[in-house]
Amino acid sequence: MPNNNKPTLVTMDAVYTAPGYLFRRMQQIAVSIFVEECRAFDLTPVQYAALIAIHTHPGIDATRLSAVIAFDRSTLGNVIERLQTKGLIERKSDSDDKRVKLLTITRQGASLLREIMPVVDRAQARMLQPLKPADRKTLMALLAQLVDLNNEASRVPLRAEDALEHLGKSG
Amino acid sequence: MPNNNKPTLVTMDAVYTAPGYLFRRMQQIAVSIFVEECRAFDLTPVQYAALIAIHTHPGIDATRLSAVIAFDRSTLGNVIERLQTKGLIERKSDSDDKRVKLLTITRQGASLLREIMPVVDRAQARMLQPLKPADRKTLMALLAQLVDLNNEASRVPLRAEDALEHLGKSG
DNA sequence: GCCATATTGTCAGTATGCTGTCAATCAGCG
DNA sequence: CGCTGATTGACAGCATACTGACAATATGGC
Repeated sequence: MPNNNKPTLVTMDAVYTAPGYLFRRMQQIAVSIFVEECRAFDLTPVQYAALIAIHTHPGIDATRLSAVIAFDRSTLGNVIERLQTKGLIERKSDSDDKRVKLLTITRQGASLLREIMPVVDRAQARMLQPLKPADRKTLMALLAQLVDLNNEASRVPLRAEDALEHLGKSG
Repeated sequence: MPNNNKPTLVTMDAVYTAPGYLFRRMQQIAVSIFVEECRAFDLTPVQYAALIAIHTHPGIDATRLSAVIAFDRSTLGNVIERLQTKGLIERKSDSDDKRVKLLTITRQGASLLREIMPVVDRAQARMLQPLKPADRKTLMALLAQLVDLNNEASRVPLRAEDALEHLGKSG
């Protein structure tokens, strides 16, 4: 918490100890580790999450995909386009609704997913590795809790359930 | 930690429970809260950190600034330009070294800083508010520890000491 | 003083992220 | 059926971020 009882004395603690700054730093570090570990696959963290979600929810549309992984819809358009260009997913508008474009993973995408998942797991483990095992669990538990409780504070709150329900694929 | 003992069963847990995903979500939420609280000041989290650092290290150059707040040098160029356009900082190349451009905060910048700091503190507090006070401390302590231990993993490691030393302003 | 090397700021290119807008389309209501 | 309002995908514009490159400049060894 920044020390604010002396407004005229501004130190870098106002930055270094701020939660927001630590969240940003950690995000930068996490992305850096992810990209380094997965360099051979040329897949970013966002693309990975989208690919997993499309694999898990075949025939999902972009709007619902954005709710399932809590990414902005505007951003997601470009991500989808890149995944499509790489041949990892397909976009078909065979629905009754002529607006939506349904997303499915290709064989190539599923194959890449199988290969990259253990590598991603290694990257995820590396992010927490400097901490003692008990501290890793504590940190992840508190962070998961905080993210969940703050869910509505972001522009695109996570709506994990929506996808399956609206597609009528049993609850 | 993702459950990887069944490669053929891919669930969204591979995303939702991944540290990297939680770090990203938390960052999005933190920025969202910051921007919302500080809307009246038209200042982003990055611009705020840069402004604090320039205020704390008058006459710092862009490269050392990037080390002090651990932001990418390329990115920082645009940030500096925006702060300058807003009249919050000044850039002068009065050094012996014709390459460097020294940064100083303007009266207007210092004034804005005084006004925004308590608002930023409120935003920072709001990010952690859903947690119990004890849990907030635990989370911040572990995160600060993890960021510090992972410092070298990012492209621009934090070098908090560099600035003062290289400017010859006592150790 | 000269030259190999390093540093500084800048830029182009790519990839998230957000805000706001838009046309096309759909759904519901009268 | 026709109008209103909501939804969908797309886009423009701005702001981080990173990679890699570049010219100008500085520094060290000789």
